[in-house]
Amino acid sequence: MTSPELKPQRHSRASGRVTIVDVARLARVSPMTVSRALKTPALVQLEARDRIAAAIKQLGYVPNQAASTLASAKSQVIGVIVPSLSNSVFVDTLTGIRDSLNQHGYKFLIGESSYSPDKESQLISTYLAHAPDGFLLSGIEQQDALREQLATHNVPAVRMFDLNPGNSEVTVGFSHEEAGYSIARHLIARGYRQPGFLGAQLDPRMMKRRHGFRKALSEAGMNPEVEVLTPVPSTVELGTKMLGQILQQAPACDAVFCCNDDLALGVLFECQRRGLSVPGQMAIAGFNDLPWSAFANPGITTIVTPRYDIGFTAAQLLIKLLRHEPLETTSVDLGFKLAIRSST
Amino acid sequence: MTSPELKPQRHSRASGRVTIVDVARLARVSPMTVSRALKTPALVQLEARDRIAAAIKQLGYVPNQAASTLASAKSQVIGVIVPSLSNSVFVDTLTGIRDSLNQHGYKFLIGESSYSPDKESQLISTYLAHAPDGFLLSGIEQQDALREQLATHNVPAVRMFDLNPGNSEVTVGFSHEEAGYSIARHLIARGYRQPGFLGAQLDPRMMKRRHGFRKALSEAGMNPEVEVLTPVPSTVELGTKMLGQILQQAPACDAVFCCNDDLALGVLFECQRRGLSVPGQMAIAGFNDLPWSAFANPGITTIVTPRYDIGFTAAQLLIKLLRHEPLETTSVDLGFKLAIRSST
DNA sequence: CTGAAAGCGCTTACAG
DNA sequence: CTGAAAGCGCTTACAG
Repeated sequence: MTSPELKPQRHSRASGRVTIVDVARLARVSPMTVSRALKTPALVQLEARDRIAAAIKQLGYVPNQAASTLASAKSQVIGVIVPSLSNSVFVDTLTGIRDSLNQHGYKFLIGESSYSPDKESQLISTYLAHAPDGFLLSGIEQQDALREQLATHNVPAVRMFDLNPGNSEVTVGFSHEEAGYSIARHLIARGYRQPGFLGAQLDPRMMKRRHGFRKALSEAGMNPEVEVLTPVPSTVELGTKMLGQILQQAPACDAVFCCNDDLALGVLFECQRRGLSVPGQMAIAGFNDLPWSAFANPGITTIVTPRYDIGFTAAQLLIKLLRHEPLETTSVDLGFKLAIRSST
Repeated sequence: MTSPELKPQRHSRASGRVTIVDVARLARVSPMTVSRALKTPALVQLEARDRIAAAIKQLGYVPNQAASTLASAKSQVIGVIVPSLSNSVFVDTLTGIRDSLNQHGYKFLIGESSYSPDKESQLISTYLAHAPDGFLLSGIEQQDALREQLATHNVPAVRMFDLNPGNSEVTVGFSHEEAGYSIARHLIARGYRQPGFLGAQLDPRMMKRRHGFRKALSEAGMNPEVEVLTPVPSTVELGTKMLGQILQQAPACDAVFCCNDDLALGVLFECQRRGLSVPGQMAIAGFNDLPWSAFANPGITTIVTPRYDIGFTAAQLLIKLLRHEPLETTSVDLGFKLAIRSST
C-alpha cells in the first residue's frame, strides 16, 4: 500500500531556472542581500559580496528582468520610435541613443513608424505593455490621443529631429526651415538663376526645409514654384526619375535642392547619363551628408545634420527627466552645417 | 482621541496602474475570465466577452507584460543579433523578421555585435535576463561558451546568412563561396585577364566569398593573389582608396570584385576621377545589390542576395521550433542571383 | 549591514 | 464556460 500522505503535488510551476533564492542559499545570506549586492553593492559587507559573486558564477545565475520589473515598476526599457530604418540617418541616431543609454543600464525597443502617425500611436500602445520608463519619439507632430496616452501612463518622452520653442515638450534637433533657407542662399550667391526643389516622402520636416528654400527664393525675387513632390520614400532610383520631371517642367532649371542625399546621388547619375556637366549645366545640393556624399564625383554640396548627437542628447535628457533632475531648456538646438563641395 | 485601530498602512505598493482585477470588477467576472478573454476568447461566453471588452476600453487597460512573462515563463520576445545596423543588408533582414514575427505577436530586441563574437556573447547574456523565447543569430561561427549558454537556458536559436549542412543547428542563408565563384566565372568569361579582389571587414562570410573567387581563378590558371584586404568596415570612401592600392600592387589589374556594393561605388567614383573608363579600362563587380547599384552610371554587376527572405524565413523556422513543429531540413539554402550590368 | 513578510499583476493547475 | 488558490522571482517597506 502506498502512503495516503503521498498526495500528487499541486502547483508545481518551478521553471527550473536558477533564482536569487538559490544564490542566497549557496552564499549563506538572505535573498534580500543578494538583491542588494546586485543593485547597491556598497550596502553589503565585502565578505558577503564575495560569496554572492562566487555563487552567481557557480550557478550561472541571470536575474529575471520580468520579476524585477513587476516588483519595482521600473523596466529599464526605453521605447524608441523612428520613421524608418532603411534611412541611415535614423540608424545613426539609434547609435547615439545606444551609446548614451548603455552607460546607464537601459535597453531599448526600436519601432519603425514608416512616417505614419497612426502606426506610431499603435506601436506606443504595444510598447506600453512593457512598461517602458520613457519614450524617444521622432518629430513634434504627434496625435493628441498619443499625448493623452503618455500622460495617462505617466511616461516621459523626448522628441527628436525638430525644434519646439515655447512648448513644454522636450525636443532635440535643429531648424529644418533655416537649413532649407541656407541652401537656397548658397545657390543664389553662386549665381544660379532657376533653382528647383525635389521633395520625397513629404513628411513635416521635409516640408519645413522646402518652406525655408522657397522663402529665400521669394525674398530674392526668384520663382519658388519650380519643384517636383512625391509622397514615396526618397531613393537613388527616384532621384534619377525626378531629374527628368523637373527638366520637363522647367527646362531652364540650373540647380536642384534634393531633400535627401540619395535623391541627389540619383540626380548625379542621371546627369552623367544625359551628358549634363555638374555643376556646369546642373548644380546639385543634397541633405544629411550621407557617407558617400563627400566622395561622389563631384562631391555633393549638402547639409551636415547632427543625427548622432540628436540621439545621444535626447537620451541624456530623457535620463535626466527620469531622475527628476532639472533641465536648463526644453528645446535643444544642435544646429547644422552647410558643406560646400564641387557639385554647386 | 484617535482610534487605536487606525494603524499606518504598511506595504502600500499600488502602482496606480489599471489591472486585470479592475477590469474584472467592472465586467462582473473573475480576473481569470478576463485573462481568458484576452488569450483564448473562444473559451469565454460571448456576453462576458462583450462586457470585458467594454470595461477594457472604459478603463484604458493595458496588460502588464512583465507580470505575464513572470507567470507564464514566456516573454513573447525574440532576441535578434546582427553584425551591423549601418549596413542596409541587415536592416532589410530585420524588416523580413519583423513582417514574420508581427503576424504571431512576437516583439524583438535588436542587438548589434559589430562583427565581434565577444560582443555577441555579451549581448546574449544581457538578453537572457529578458527571458527571450528564442534567438535569431548571424553567422554560424558562434563561440562554444555561447552554445552552452543557449543550451543551459534551453532557448532555441536560428542562424542566418550562411549554410550549415550536416549540422543540427538550424540555418538559413546561401553559399558565399559559390557566389564568389560565380562572379569570378563571369569575369573570366568576359575575357578579363587580371581580376583582383577588394575585401573589407574580413568576417567569415566575406572570406568564403574570397575563397570561391580565388578557386575559380586558380582553376582557370589565373593568378588569384591580386587583392587588397582590410579589417575596417566597407564604405564608399574605403572603395576610393582601395582602387589606388590594388593598381599600385598590380597595374595590369583590369577588373575588381568588391566584397560589398558600397566599395564598388567608391571604386566607380575613383575611376571617374582618374579618367578610367568602366568597364573598358576597369570592370567593377559588387555584392548584395544595394538600392543604388542598378542606377549607378554604369549599372554595377553584383550578386543579388535574398536578405529580406533570410529574415522572414529564419523567423518562421524559429516559430516552428517554439511550437515544437517538425522541420523538413535544418539548413535552408535560399540561393543568390548574378545580376550582370554594364560595369563588367 | 541584514532579513522576514508582503506584494507587484499576471497565469497555471485544478475543481466544478 | 467559470473561478478560488497558489505561485512565478523579484523589490519595497519595515524592523532590527
